Amino acid sequence: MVKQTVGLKTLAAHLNVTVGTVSRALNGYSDISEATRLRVLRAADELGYRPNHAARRLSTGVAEAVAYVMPQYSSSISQPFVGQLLKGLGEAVAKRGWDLLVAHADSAKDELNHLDRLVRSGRVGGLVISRPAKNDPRIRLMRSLKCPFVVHGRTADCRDYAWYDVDGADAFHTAVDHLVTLGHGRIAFVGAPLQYQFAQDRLNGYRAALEQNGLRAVPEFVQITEFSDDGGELATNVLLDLDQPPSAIVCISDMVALGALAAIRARGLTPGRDISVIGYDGLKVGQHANPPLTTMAQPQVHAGRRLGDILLAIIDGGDPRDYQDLQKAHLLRRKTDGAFEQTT
Amino acid sequence: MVKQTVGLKTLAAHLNVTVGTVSRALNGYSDISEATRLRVLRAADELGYRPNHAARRLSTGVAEAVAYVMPQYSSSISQPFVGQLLKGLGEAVAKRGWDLLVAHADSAKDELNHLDRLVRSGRVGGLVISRPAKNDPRIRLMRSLKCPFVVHGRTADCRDYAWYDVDGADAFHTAVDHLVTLGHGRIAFVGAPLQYQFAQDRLNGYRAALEQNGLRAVPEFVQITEFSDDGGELATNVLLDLDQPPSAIVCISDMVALGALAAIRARGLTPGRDISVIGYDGLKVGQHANPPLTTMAQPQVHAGRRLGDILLAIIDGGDPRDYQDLQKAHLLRRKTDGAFEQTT
DNA sequence: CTGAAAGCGCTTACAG
DNA sequence: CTGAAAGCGCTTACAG
Repeated sequence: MVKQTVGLKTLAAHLNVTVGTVSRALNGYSDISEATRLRVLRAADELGYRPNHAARRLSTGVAEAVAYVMPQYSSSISQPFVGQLLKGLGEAVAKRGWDLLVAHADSAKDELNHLDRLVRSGRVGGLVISRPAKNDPRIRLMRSLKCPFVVHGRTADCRDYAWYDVDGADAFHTAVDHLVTLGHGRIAFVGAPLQYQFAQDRLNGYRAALEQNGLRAVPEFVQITEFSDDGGELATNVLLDLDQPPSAIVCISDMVALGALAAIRARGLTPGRDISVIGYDGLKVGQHANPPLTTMAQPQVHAGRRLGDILLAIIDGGDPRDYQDLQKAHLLRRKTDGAFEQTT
Repeated sequence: MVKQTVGLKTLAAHLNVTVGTVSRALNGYSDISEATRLRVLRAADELGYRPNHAARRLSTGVAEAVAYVMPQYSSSISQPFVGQLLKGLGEAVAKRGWDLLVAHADSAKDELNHLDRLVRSGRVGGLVISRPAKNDPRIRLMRSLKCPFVVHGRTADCRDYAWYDVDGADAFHTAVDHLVTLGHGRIAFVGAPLQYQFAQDRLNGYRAALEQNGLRAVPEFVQITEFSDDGGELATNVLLDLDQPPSAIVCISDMVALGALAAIRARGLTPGRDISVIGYDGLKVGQHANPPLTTMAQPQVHAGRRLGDILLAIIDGGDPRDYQDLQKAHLLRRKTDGAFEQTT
C-alpha cells in the first residue's frame, strides 16, 4: 500500500536526463559517462530511490528469489535446524540482493501445486528441497519444469542433481562399530518410517555394520517407529520386553534417543551402564539428558549457507552434478555408551 | 529462467476472446457471462495457466507477500520456535495465496536497510517483527513507511500497534508465588540482557512478586547473563558461591534453566530437593532433563497462525490497536520444584 | 555517450 | 457482456 514515491521518472526529471540513462547508470552499464553515473548515484542515494521490484522482474524475467521448502515431517525434532538453515540460506542469497521465500504445505498434493505455482508464476528462480522421500515427486516436478534446485538429503538415485547430505549409512556403521568395540553383540536399531531416504540410509548402515562385524541380524531388533521421543520410548519398551533384549540401541535421532533413555530409566536401569544408547544429530540439549547422550554429531558446516551457494551456482548455469556434497558425522561420546558387562 | 509458456495471450487466442475478458473471468468479475467464465476457467485449468506474478503486482500495486523478520538473538534457544512459527505464518498467508519471505541480517543497521528495501521496493505488504528491543528502530521504521506490521512481543510503549505476546511479568509472578507457597524465601532470578523487552518484563514480574510477598530484594540474586545454557550455568555458579545462596531460582528460559541444573548437579546437589529451579517456555526437551524441568509453559496457541491472521487483518485496513493479544503462561510442574527444607 | 521507444504480462476504467 | 487501449515502472536494443 505504500505508494512508490520516488521512481526512475522522478530521478530522471530531477537530473534532466531520461529514465533510460538513469537505469543504465544505476545498473553499471559501461557506456555512461563517469560524471553522469556519479550524479545519478548521488541523486538516487539522496532521494532514497528503491527500484520497483515487480517492474524489474517483469522486464528482466529473473525472479531474484529462491524458496526453501519446509520439511513435511514437522515433528519437534525438525524444528531446531530450520532456524539455523534459514539463517545460512538467507545470508547466501542476501549477498546477491535476492529474497528468500519459505514454502510449506499440509498435504503432498498441495505442496506440488504450491511449488508449481511458485516457479511457473515466476516468483522464484530456484528451490531447496529438504528431507526427500525415496522417489520424491517434488524432484520430478522441478526436473520437468527445468527449475534449478538443490536437495538437502538424497534420494535413492541422486546422480543427476545437486545435493548436500550427511552420510547416515556411514554414521550408523561407525556407531555400531563403536559398540562392538565396547563388547556389545546384541545391538538394536530404532528407526523411522522408511519412506524417507534418510531413514533407509541409516538402517542400511546399521545392517552393513552388523554383517561386517559378523553379528546376526535379529529381526525384532529393528524397530520402526514415530520420529519423536514418544516413538523412541515406545520402541525401546518393545525391545526391553524381548526375551533376549539388546544390550545396546542405536537411535535414528537424538530426540528418539531421549525417549529411549526415558524407557530405560523407567525400568530402573541405567543408560550407559546397563544398556548403551547412541543417538544421531549432536543436538546441544542431549548434553542435558539423563545421563548426557552419546550421539553421532553432524558436522557444523553451515548447511544453509552451503545449500544457498550451491543453488546460486546452479542458477548461474553450473552443472548440478558438480555440486554433490557428502559430509561425515562423528562420534560424540558423552555418557550413554559403555562397555558390555556380562551380568545376567 | 523457465520461460512463461502459457500466458493470458495464449489463453485469449485459444478461446477467441481478448486478454481483458480472460483476465476478468479469472478474477471473478461479475459482468462476465457464465458461459464465458466457465470456458475460460476450463481452458486455464487445461493449459495449466499460471498468472505472471510480477506483472500482476506491477499492475495492481499489491505485493501479495509478507515477511518474517528473524530474531537477531539467534542462540540455540531461539531456533526451536522459528520453525513452528513459520509454519503457522505460512498457513495463514497461504490461505490467501500470498507468499512468505524471511528477512535476516547480521547487524542492526543492515537489518534496517534490508527492511526498508523490502517494503519500499514493493516486495512485501507487511511485516512480522519478533523479539523487539525496548525502543525498537524497526518499529519506528515501519511506522514512518506506513507499512502494516505486527510485533511478536511488545516494547515499552505498545499502545499504538498490533502485537501478540505472552505475559512474561505474570508468568514470573506466578513462578515466584509458587515457590513462596512451597516455603521458599530466598529466590533468585537468572535473566538475559535487558535491552530486550521480554527480559525486562520477566524481571519486573519477579520483582513485583517479591515485593508483594514481602520478600527482600537481594541485589546479588539478580543475575543477568548470556541467553543460553552456558549462561545459566555460569550465573548459577555465582549464586551458589554466595555466602547465603538462594534456595530457589527462576530462569528466563528453559535453556538457561538446563544450565542451572547442570551447575547444581555438578556440586552434588539435587535440583528440586536441595534447590528448586523453574524455567520458562515449556519446551518438550525439558521433560528429558535431569531431573525433568518444572517450567512456565507458553500456551499452545499457534502464534504463527495468529500473527499471520493479525497482519492480514491490518493490511485489510483493520485498526492495529484492535489486535493486541496477551496470552498467559501456566505452571507446568515436573520435578525441579520442591518444598523448602530448613536443613543447613 | 544519451534519447526515444518498444516491451515485459498483467489489470481496469471506458466505450459500445 | 465484451473489446480496445492505457498504464504499472522498469530494461534494453536501436538510433544518432
